[in-house]
Amino acid sequence: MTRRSDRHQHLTLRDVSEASGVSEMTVSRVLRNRGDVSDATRAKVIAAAKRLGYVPNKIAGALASNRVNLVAVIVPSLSNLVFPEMLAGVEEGLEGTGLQPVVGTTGYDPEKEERVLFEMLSWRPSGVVIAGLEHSEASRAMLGNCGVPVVEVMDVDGEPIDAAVGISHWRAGYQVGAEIAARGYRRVGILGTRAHGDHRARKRIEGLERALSEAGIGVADQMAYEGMSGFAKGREMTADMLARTPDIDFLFYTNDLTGAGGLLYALEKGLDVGGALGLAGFNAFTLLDGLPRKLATVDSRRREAGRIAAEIVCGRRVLEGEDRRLELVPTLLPGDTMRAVSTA
Amino acid sequence: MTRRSDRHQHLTLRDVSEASGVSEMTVSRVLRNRGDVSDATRAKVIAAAKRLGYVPNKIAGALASNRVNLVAVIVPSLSNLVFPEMLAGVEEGLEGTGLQPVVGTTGYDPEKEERVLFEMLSWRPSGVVIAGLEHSEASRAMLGNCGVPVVEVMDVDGEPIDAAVGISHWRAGYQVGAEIAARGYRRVGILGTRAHGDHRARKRIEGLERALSEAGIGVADQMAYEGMSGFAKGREMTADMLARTPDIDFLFYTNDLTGAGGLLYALEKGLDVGGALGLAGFNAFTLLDGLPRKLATVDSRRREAGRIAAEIVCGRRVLEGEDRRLELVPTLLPGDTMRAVSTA
DNA sequence: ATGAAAGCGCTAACAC
DNA sequence: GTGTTAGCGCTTTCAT
Repeated sequence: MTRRSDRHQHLTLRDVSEASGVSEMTVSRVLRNRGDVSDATRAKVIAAAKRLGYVPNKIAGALASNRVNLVAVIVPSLSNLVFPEMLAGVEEGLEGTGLQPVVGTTGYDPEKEERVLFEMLSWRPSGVVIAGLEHSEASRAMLGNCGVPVVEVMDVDGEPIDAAVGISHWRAGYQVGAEIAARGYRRVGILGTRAHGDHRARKRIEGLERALSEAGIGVADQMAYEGMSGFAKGREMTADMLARTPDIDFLFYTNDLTGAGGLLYALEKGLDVGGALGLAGFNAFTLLDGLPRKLATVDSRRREAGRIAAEIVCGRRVLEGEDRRLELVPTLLPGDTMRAVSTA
Repeated sequence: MTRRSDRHQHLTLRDVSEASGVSEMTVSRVLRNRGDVSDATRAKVIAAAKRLGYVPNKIAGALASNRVNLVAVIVPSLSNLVFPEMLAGVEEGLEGTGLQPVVGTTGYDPEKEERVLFEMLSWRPSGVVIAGLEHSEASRAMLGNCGVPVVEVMDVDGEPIDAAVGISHWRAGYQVGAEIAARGYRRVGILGTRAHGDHRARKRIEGLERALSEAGIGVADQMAYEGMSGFAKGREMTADMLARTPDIDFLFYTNDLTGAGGLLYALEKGLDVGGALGLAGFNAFTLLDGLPRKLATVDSRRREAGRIAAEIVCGRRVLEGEDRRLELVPTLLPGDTMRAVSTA
């Protein structure tokens, strides 16, 4: 019999048991509010635990009970505000359940996603909320076999593993495209990423292109960027695009932040924003309310997606039917950077 | 003898052991890259694990080994960009160590902080990174007794429990105040929270007030706000303050976002921004690069604080001396919303 | 290089 | 209402 502990000693149930003169089992019951315990015993135990500063060991508890109050939440990044906002929704949806979100980030990299997922699943969470529907085969296999609810959020364009909640970015893009056409714009430029891991931005662009092409309009120019989005990127790209394709009459940014940069630039240059030149961003970031003009944008309803995903994970909400997708409808907010619908 | 498992069955080492004809112990060694295992055995084990889709149970592993590769990171919120940025620094500092950050949010509420901390410590993380130096007595006790490195970040104005890394917000505020005075402004308004849990904002204001008072200047007006900061809040407060205290000549915002709103408002009203009216924000958010004017601000070096905290937690960096505080020096970026230093 | 035995700290199940 | 027993799935230790 080897006791292998010369490292830092944590208090155990046994310590509380000895200090209070109550069996370990009863101490355990008190600390978890389980079963019937007399008020006297309960008081003794609580006093002892508090006095000693006992912090239970959830590792042992989880192993013994096969229950873990953790929900894995996996997102590409926390630097893009949409993900913290979705996460806020998850916290909201988990409130009062005793479940706790644990966040992992993938950096838009499928292989890192795989590693993070493996790591998180090895803690046996009670559920998984993961951004997007595009995952490596290995990731899909892990998610399919993990035995707990899995909700893919912020996108419904694709086949969910288990359940999916969010807007259709393709249709959101389509809606913007249709609106652009309806308002009589004909030379549309697209500014944003279509490359690497941002499938939602890609789908928005594809939907937009489709709507334009159905209206007989092509994409006049397109420009991608790398790195963090911000006003400076938007300014820069806008300047470049207007220089190389001067007859552009509408600029669609895949992100409000670059859109705001473009808006500021266009206003400074004295361009007829909202008239001859239309602008639109995407996501409807509240923090941007208060720009000189209200940028046209689309509310991607990420917070709601997070909340509903959490509700599904904890069984508060059940998705019925064979198609386990819950499509949220994005709201197009025309702001004042698009001209009125043409009656031509 | 009761087997208590009719729920979802996870694979265990035993399954891999049986499938590969190798003892559990050796399987364990292979999967952890520990000890000497022949190449043949290793290959067999890896093949079997992969084929079965085995995901190890870290709960059991952690219990047996008394080792957990988790670092608790506790922040007030993820909606304020400074915290995700700090977190990015933590991830950077943990890279290659096998340690993983686990995030908890407190909503600026000391009691929730206590609960989150208790919850996280009960998973026996290998270290704790926590924002701020102000905690409830119970929280301080838990942190002091948890037996792992604890680093308080983003502030050094106070007594750390174990170690602290960040800027002094008081001194940063003082620096801004000194600069305001040096540039000849005399009627300073403060826009931002000094209330509830945001101690850093409070300290900035206190430092600012001190510098002003040393220069013989009082605070001409002050206004606090609730809820999320954004451009709209900045505009609104600015309008209100200029209306009620028209002779204000400098506006200090505790946050760049409200500052940016104020800047946009002031420019629209045709005010002499950077001349008769000075403006400054705080934090130096990169995403705002590209405003019509470069808002004066202070880089709070939160990413670096996160990185260094992580390095301390994992033992890559050691803080020497009796004062276990590492003070980062904030950079004042005057931008173009303050007039030149007066030579009066 | 591989295996056997013991036990990490807790809780489910069952006795009293 | 409270106590006893037997593990949870893994790793440490020690034997071979």
